[in-house]
Amino acid sequence: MLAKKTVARPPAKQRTPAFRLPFTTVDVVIFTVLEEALCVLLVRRPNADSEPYPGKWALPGGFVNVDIDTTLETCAARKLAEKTGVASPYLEQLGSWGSVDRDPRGWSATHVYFALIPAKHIRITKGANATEVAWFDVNEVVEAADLAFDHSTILATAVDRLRSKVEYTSLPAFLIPEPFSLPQLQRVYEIVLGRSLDKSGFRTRMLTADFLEEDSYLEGLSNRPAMGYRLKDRSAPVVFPRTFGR
Amino acid sequence: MLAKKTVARPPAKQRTPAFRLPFTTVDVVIFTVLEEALCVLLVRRPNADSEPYPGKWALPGGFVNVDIDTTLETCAARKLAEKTGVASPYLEQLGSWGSVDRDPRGWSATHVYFALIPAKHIRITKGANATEVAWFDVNEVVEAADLAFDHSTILATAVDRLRSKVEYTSLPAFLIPEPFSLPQLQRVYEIVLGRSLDKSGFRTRMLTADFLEEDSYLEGLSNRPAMGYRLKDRSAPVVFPRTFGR
DNA sequence: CTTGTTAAATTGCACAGTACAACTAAAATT
DNA sequence: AATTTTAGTTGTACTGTGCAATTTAACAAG
Repeated sequence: MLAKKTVARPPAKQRTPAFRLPFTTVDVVIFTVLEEALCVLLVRRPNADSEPYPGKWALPGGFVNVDIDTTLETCAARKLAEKTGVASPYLEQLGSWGSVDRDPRGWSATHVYFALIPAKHIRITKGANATEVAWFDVNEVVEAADLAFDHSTILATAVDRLRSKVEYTSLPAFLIPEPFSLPQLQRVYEIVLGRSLDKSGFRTRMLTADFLEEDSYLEGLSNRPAMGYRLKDRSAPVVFPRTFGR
Repeated sequence: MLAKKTVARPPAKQRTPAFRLPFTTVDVVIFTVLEEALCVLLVRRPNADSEPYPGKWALPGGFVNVDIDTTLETCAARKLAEKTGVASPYLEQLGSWGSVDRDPRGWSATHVYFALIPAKHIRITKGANATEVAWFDVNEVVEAADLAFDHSTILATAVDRLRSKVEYTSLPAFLIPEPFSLPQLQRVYEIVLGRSLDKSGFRTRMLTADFLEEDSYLEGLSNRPAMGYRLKDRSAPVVFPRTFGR
C-alpha cells in the first residue's frame, strides 16, 4: 500500500489510502489572568445547521490543513495568532483526544495545546468571519461543563495540568505582562491555585530560583513602590525542588 | 461541508471529506527493567521495499483502524497487548507528533503512549506475522538514535518524561513484579535515574507516602529476609512533595 | 558452635527550605 | 502629623532529607 521507498521529502501529492482516515484537528486552550480570575478564550460555533454543535461555545481550533500547516505545533500557533494576535506565547502540548464518537461527523482525533499569555498583550480579533470570541472565567466554564464536543473534558484536564505544574514551576510568570512585582506574581499564583500563599516563603523561593532579573521600580500602582522584575528566559519555566505547602 | 446536524451517534459510514486528511497512527513506548537496565520494546519494520524504513527498528504501533478502534487509548492498549500479552499495564499518554515530513507517505500525526510493565509478566509474542520483537537497553538505543521515522526523538522524550516523573512519583513500582522489597524498589529508582539514592531517606519517603501494603517476607533472595510490599492502588502513581536531592 | 560476611533495617544528627508570625519601611490618605 | 496600606524583612519552629554509623537477621566457613 502507498508505495514510496525513499526517506526523503514528502510527496507533493498524497495518494488516497485504501482505508478510511480519522479527521485530524488541533485545539488550543488559551489562558490568561483578567480581573483577578483565571480566564480561557472560547469561540462560538457557527449557527449553520450543517455544523456540529451550532451556537455552542468551544475551544479555538479546527482541522489541520495539510497544504499550509507543516507541523502540529505551527498549526496551533497559527490558530492562536489568528484569535489573539499574540506571536510568541508560552505554548505547550497538553495531549490528544480521539475516538469514534467525539465528533458527529465521524472518527476524529484532536491534538490539544495550551498557551499562557499576559492579558495586556491581547487584542481579540473579531475577525473578517465575524466569529464571536470572548474570555470566560475558567471556574465557571468548568462548572457549567457545557462546551461543544468533548471540550469540557479537555478544558478540565488543562486546568488540572496547569494547577499541578504551578505548584512547582514558574509558569504563572507567563500570565502577566512584564515588568511585574513579586506581590503581583504571588497574586497570580494564588488566583490559579485558589488558595493563599505565604509571602516570605514565596519571595525566597522566587529569588533563589534565579530566573528573574531586576527592572526599574514600579511606582504609583500601590502605596509603596515595588521592585519590578523580568524573566531571564522566556522560553521555558523554572522547576522548583518542592511544591508549595498546605 | 460534511452535512450532519444531529449531535447523536456517529454515522456508520463517514463521507469522504472535501479536503485531504493526515494519516493517524498510535505508537507505544513500552518500558521494563531487565538485568539491571531500563529497556524498551522495539519491532523491526518489514523488509518490503514498499514500506518506509524497511528493516529498521521502530516503536510498536501503526494506523488507527476506524472500524475496530473506538478510542486512541484502547488502540494503544490493543497494540501493547498484541506485542506483550500484558492486559492492564500502567499506560499514560506521552504526547503527539505530527508534520508533513515525518512519514514519507505523507502528512501524518502519531499519538504516543508510554507503558510500564514488570519484566516477569511478559511473553514476547513473535506472532503470526513473524514480526521481530525484542528488548533493547534504553541508553544504547537513545545513544544510537537510529530508529525509523522520528521514533528516536519520541523515545528520547519518553525517557526524559519518565526520569523527571520518577524524581517525585512512585512510577518505578510499576516496573517490577509484586511483591517487592524496598531495596529492590530503590534499585529500580537508581537504574532509571542513573544515580544512587540514600537508603534511609528512601525508606522513610516510601513508607510515609502510604501507598504500599505489607505482604509476606521475601526469603532466600538475599542474606537477611526483606519485607515484601504490594501497591495499595495500581491505577495511579503517588506524587511526593519533593524531588530527590543532589 | 563460634566467627565472619552480607544485606536489611534503624538511629542520630546536621542541614535546607518552608510555615508562621511579628516586625520594619515607604508611600498615599486623612 | 497621624493613619492606613502595601512592600519587604526578620526570627523561630518544623519537616523531610542527606549522611554516616549502628543494629539485626540470615548464611557460610572453620
